[in-house]
Amino acid sequence: MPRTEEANQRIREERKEQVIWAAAQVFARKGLSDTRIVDIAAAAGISHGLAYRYFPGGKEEVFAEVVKRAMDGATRLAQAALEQSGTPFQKLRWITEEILLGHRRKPEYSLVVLHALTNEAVAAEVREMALHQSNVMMDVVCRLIREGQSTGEVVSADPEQLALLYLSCIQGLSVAANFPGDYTSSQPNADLLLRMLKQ
Amino acid sequence: MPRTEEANQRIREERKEQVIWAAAQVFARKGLSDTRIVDIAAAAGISHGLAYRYFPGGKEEVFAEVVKRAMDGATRLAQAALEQSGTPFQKLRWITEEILLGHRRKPEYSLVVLHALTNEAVAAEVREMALHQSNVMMDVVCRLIREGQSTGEVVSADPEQLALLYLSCIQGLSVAANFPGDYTSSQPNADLLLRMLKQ
Amino acid sequence: MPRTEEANQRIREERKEQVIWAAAQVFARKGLSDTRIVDIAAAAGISHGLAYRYFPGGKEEVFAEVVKRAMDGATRLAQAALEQSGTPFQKLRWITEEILLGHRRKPEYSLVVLHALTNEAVAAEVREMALHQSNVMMDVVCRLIREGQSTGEVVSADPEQLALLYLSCIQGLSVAANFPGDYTSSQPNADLLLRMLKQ
Amino acid sequence: MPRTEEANQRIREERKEQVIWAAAQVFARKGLSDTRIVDIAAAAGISHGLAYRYFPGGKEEVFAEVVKRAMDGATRLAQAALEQSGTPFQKLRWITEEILLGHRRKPEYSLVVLHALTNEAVAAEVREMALHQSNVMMDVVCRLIREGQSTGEVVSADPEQLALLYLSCIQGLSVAANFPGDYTSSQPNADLLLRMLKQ
DNA sequence: GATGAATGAGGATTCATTCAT
DNA sequence: GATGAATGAATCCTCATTCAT
Repeated sequence: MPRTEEANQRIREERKEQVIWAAAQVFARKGLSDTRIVDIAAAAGISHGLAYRYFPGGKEEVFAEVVKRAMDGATRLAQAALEQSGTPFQKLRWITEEILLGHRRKPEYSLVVLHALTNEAVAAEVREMALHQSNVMMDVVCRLIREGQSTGEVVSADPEQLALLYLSCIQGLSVAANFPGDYTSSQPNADLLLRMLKQ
Repeated sequence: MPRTEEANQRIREERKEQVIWAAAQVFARKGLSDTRIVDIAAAAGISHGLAYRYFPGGKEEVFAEVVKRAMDGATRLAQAALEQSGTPFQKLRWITEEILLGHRRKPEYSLVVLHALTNEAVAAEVREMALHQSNVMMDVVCRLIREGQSTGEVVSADPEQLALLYLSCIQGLSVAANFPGDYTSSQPNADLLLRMLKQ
Repeated sequence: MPRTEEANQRIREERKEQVIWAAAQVFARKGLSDTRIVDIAAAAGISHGLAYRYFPGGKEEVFAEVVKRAMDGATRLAQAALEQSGTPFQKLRWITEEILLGHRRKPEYSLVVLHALTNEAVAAEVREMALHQSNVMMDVVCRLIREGQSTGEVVSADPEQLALLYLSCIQGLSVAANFPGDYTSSQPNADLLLRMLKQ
Repeated sequence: MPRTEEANQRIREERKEQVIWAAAQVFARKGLSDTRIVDIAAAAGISHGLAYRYFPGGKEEVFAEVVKRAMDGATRLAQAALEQSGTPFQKLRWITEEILLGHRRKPEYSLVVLHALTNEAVAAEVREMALHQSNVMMDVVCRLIREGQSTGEVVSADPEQLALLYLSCIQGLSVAANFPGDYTSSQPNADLLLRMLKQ
């Protein structure tokens, strides 16, 4: 007797998530082109043939899914930041801590997004997605900076430049978090990061 | 009369530099694995067969040379910063401006180094080189921060964390400089960057 | 009460016939190698897993069955032609009309046999079968031609060459029937075909 | 010192022809799908990697070239037939003999065209080409039949049906010529073939 | 019996590398 | 030195076949 439709459906969903998560790890370490489909499959504990059943588009499709996950997370985070109670600066603190926490929990995502942004081999639409994520974060940070400036909490300077500075820092730290060198054992905390914005 | 041995040698060296420089551009856009040896040869205006005469190790060797160039530049810069006259903070300002200038002049280098740091496919020795470069910069910035703290110019905080923050920011900005998005048209200037260190 | 063994057997046989017939259609369009087992299963409305229960030998076995069906038909036809009443030429007319009718009813069979004859990838034993079918038809036609020559109905010429000519024509027409081009809308009738044999 | 441009050009042209001709043989025996690119390469005496240099489109491109060759030959033949001196029937005799001669000299071509016509896996444009070739032959034969009917040399019947009959016969004979069975050792001559058209 | 998830062998394709010219 | 023809290793991808449910 064959499995029920629901059982199959569930198996498929679980496998897909399993593959995406495994792939994120591999992509973070090797990038898109140096990741072979068998690497992903092995990391997910399945055969490469099966990987194609779930992702007919091959590793490109898996990569796109990983970037999508990262984007969804960023969008959710941006939304949640705006809905926090408190002053603009308190919201900035909140989002900063969430991001640093996220880096510690899933350090892979930021590297994959960085890959998506900087590698020409990535499909244009995927790069667009990653770019969109960046812009969403920029929008929110920029807006909170502006609001913070009107309450006097944030230093007076071009908000866009401040936001770029802040997010560049975040991104740079995520790289450092993934590849600990001699100095990167202790990550700066949110307060130190926020000094660059504070009045 | 045949060319002297030295003349031949010089011509050869010039040609190699030309190939390295052309390769840096390609590596920055495509990364190591997506760059084919014919891409480099085409960018340098030579046949791929000839590329092997100059670089028997193939594109890995060229890549290593590019990273080496970047490392040499960083080392020179670090050395020069220490030899500047003025207060520690003035030295930090000088090195900051030099770095930002360098990003504008050769934006490729920082991307290639980032590649070397974040991609497992890069030969260990090359990654070591890139890591060493990072550490050299860290050493200098850390030292200047410590000196600045004793003169009261630099904020009191863990010097290593401050240095990591500062250099992460620099790295993040270099990525943004290479891939201009909606907000990245105007790069922050040195003063804005240095606020995060200032007392 | 469980079904009787015979009933089960009968159901099974019917199912097999259904699969064979569905497969014939697919084979005719795609040939052996381009037909995937799932294509056959889908055309027959079953899962590909089940196809293996009916035909453990996979698509090769199904293909062989299709050729066998065609061969049986040809053999029956050849036998029936000899048993017709009338002159040799009347028998030739009868078999011609039966063949043309067969092409109209099951145009797939002739294409599958053609495939079996002309493709090296077909198992030798299957090709033998197809070859045997051709020879059976040749035997009968040749014999009827010889008889017709002795009654003066058929033109005097090498009977084997005449038969080859005649059957080649039949085969060519069956191809044309399957792939109608600009000119193939109206198929020649038996009389036109038989002119090549007539005195 | 590198080869001259012309030398390279010549090598390339020779190799391409060599590959096309070798491929025709293999395609005739195995069809498109069962022919692996290494089969073609091996038949041509080169590596499969080199085959891709000459035909980046892989075996499909080679197949298309073979069909093109066949089509060009047919078109040339059709043209030449019309330019022959003599009565319409004499022209028909001339083209018949040329075709039979062609079958003997390059029996592969007609099988490849048959493959192109009957296999769905063949690219639509290639099938169009093969279809076009068929139509060109049909046009010429049809025209000569009509002219022959007005001179009284050709039997009165639907010219298109007669042409279809005649060309089907030709095609069927070409198959028989490639796969000699018990009866196919001696091919019918042109006169026997032309009886089906004669008054 | 019936299904479709799972595996892996086989064939397609690319590209680093060598080498004749 | 300089070129690009030639090779084959490595990877991608499909699909025949098996088997747990």
